[in-house]
Amino acid sequence: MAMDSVYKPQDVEEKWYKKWIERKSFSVSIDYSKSREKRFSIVMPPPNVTGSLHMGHALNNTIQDILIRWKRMKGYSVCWFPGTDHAGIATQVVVEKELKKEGKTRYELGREKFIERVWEWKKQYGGIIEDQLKKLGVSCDWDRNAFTMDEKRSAAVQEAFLRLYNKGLIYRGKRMVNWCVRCLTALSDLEVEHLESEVGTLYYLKYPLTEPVPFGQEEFDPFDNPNMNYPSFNDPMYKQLFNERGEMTAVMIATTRPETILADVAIAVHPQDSRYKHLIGKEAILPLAGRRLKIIADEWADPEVGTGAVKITPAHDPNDFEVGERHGLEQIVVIGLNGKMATEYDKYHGMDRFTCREEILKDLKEKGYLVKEESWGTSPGRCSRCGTIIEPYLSVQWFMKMKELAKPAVEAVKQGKVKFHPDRFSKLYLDWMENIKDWCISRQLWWGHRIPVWYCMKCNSDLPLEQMPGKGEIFSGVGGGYSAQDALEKIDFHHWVYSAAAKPIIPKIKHENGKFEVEIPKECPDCKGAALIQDDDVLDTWFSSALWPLSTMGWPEDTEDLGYFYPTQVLSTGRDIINLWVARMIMMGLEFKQAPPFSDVYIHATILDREGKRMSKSKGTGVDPLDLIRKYGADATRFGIVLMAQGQDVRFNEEKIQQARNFANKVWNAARFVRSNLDDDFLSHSSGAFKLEEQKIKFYDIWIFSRLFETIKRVESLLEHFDFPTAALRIYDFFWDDFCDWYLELSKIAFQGNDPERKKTVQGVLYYVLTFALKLLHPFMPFLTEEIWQNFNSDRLLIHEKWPDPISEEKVGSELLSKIHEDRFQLSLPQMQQFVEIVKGVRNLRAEAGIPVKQEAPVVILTSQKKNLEMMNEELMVFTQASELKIVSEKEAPPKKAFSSPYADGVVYLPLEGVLDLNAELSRLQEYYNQTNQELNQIRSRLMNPEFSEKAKKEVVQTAREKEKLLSEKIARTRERIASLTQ
RNA sequence: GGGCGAAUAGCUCAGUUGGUUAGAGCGCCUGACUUACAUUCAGGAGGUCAGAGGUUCAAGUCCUCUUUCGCCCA
Repeated sequence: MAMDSVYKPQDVEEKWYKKWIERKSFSVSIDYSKSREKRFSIVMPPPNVTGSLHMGHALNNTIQDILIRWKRMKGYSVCWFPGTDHAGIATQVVVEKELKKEGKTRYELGREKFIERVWEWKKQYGGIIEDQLKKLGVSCDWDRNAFTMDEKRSAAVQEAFLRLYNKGLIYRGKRMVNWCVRCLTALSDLEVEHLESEVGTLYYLKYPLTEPVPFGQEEFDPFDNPNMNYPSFNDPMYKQLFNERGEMTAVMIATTRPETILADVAIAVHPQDSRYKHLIGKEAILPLAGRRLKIIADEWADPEVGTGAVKITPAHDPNDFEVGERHGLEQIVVIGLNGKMATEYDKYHGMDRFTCREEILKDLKEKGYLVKEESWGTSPGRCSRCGTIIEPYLSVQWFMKMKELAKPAVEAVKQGKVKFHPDRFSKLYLDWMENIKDWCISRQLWWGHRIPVWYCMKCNSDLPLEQMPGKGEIFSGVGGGYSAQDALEKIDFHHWVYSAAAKPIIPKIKHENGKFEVEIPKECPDCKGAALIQDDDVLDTWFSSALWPLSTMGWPEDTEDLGYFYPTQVLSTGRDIINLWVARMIMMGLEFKQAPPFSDVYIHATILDREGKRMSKSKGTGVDPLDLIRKYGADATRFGIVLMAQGQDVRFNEEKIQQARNFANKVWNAARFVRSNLDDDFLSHSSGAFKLEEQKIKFYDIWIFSRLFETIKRVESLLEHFDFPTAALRIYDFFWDDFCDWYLELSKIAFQGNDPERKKTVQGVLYYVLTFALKLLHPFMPFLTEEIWQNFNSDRLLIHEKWPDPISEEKVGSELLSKIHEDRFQLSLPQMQQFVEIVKGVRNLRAEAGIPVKQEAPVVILTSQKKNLEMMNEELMVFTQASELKIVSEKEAPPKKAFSSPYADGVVYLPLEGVLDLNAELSRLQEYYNQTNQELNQIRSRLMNPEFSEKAKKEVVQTAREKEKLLSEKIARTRERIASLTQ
């Protein structure tokens, strides 16, 4: 059996993934003998079915896989539920683009055909991201793979919708929503992004009053009111609002959206604003349109913003909408669903909303209504999918009442039933939950879960046509070759659905044998007519995502999975969807299963690009994890990503992946070394406990065991606290620094020696430590470790091995290990420390003295620990490349002409009479002396401070005392050295 | 406007509840192809811990303010 000198991930990764699948390594059979505490499940945040693997996925799924593989090895009954999300808008857009290439639109195809087409697309391309995840090595249970639009998940959505509706938690109403004029659908508040620091313009417009209005006599002087905390009319521009008699002839408002003036119905001023009190109840004339506007008092008008007077456009602004409701104002719609003006004013009709803005400004300017333009920081809402500026739109939509649902979900977090890691994210969650607003759940899309509600065409046929200008534009403007007849039908249809008064017919849910079925209504309960039509809208994709932990396990059916695995333990995700997804899952879990769906939420780091910006596909700043896998292997990609994912925002640096690749190679080669030094005879007996000859044990054997056990404990505790980067680093440091740099090198002495018993012992240690390190590393680097494992235990798979448990190993792994905590062995640790110090000291001196690497040189060690060092004579000889090694008591005279370096228990010397540059060595010693002396002074002044010994902890004072002693010894030795050289 | 987070070596980042001389990887300098590994080994240089003030025997760590940057909410 030969191992290549370089690890080639490409040769082994696919092989092992296949093998794991073949052996059903990822599947779990439900085992009721395992207690709840020994079950561990995770639901994978379902990636978007149109998506491809990005860095966030790679990190998140690596983290989940680490947890899953770790718990699996620890003997838990584990299940990781995978799946994908149907991504309403995104998927629809992809397929529409495909159609466009064929010169078609979805309207020509019709809803049914279009949905067929989406399913075809899904069949062909929907599995891409799953294949990519497999390349990463994820060990999720593919037999339980779910898709938010498949049959079972659809059943869950319908069930949930109807139950919530029947409970009064879902309702239909005419409200102001965020409308994307490009996607042609309503969006929830969370799907709207506000970019900061966009520069807009605030336009000051003059609206003439129908008649001049005088100020009351004892009322305030509008031009001089220094006590007010808002601007008076001091600004000369206000002069034009008054006539020569000092009466007001016009009022000025400020707006960022002049195109909506056509929909103005009022002007609002603050009831306490003395600049405007006298105008309340009067009327103004809307420029360009000539309509009369009432001037009303409402606290929404902020005296400090703009002019303090604000135009009210209830149909095009959420705040104005509320003002309108309060004052019973008319709602005039002037912008269509497609963002084009839909107004009775022919001049502007059909114009794009932003073109219209310019046009209206031009006209206002011409007629003298535009007084001033001011640069104004705005942050318009943008569609999080396409970036188009959102149009607040008045329409009939479906909403979920959130306050009641949020209550127990808030409690769950407050009571610690759900914990966020890091904890500060619970604040983010609570802030949002405590100020939660109703959730708009309907979307005007075709791809998604169609709302399971019907209407009777007959009963609703005489409803007045809703005022929905622009409706036609959806079909004529966007739809292209849509026939007029079809369009009319569609518009009529929308008339049903958009009408708030239309009476929904709610299907019954059949509950039989733990199964749930929705009974589609056949006739209208009122008129018994059969002309029913289903609601045209679909549900927000996040509605089905909110049910994910339930639906993946088969809810609403009363499945075995649900009973066994619900609730899950950990949810790992990015912080951007805490409210969008995590919060909603908690609410749904509590509503339908009376338990939050998970107990711990781990929020992983966000990986940014090199400049510290969010990675963006369109800007080309994204890093494709698949490229990394191709270049460095999946293990290095996983390990590297985990290593860099410290903190909450991390800039991507490929060097970390390289570091991980190098580490993989290191592990590979260490294993190669160990394997080549084990004979087949050893391996054939290796599966049981191995015997270590106590009299053949050396201090560094004990040391490496001790380091190994310490590392295992530490890694375990770090994983429990979700500190994946540090856990990875611990394994890295142990393997590279302790095991390879020291133990492996020391073990070579035995292999070059001629003590067969010692050799056997070292083989045992190497085998033991390496295989345990492989187990420890397996969750992080599954492919590499499995491949190496086969060279030692070809009959078993590492993925199924038991996770190392230091405590039980110390008891049963080998007789000797049970004794390593005994005093005589505990001495091994300081011994190793001395050894390392001396070796480093000599190596440093050799480099300073410029001794060529291959040349041996004599070494003298003056020490207080003579006995200890004599025990390691051989190892010291090899590691310090000593031609001759003298270990002498510190009381004896040091060599005269020699380089020297003090260490904790003595001084090491390189006696190099001929070679020694006296002056160089003197200045080196002097520098060392100064440095040490400075340290000593610091320590002393601290110790001399009475407050220190009084107030500081005893241990701290104690260590300071010891330190002082050590330093003064070093100083004394150094002084002696200097003296001896200058004699 | 409100909230959260970050600022430590040339670069990317660690640094527990305050307590020895602030660490790692990469990069840089010196030397070595030493039969596990040049994806390596040995040695080295490099830091007023963003700035100011405060608390304390003791501050990179706690508090206040300032500057710069990132994110979230409205």
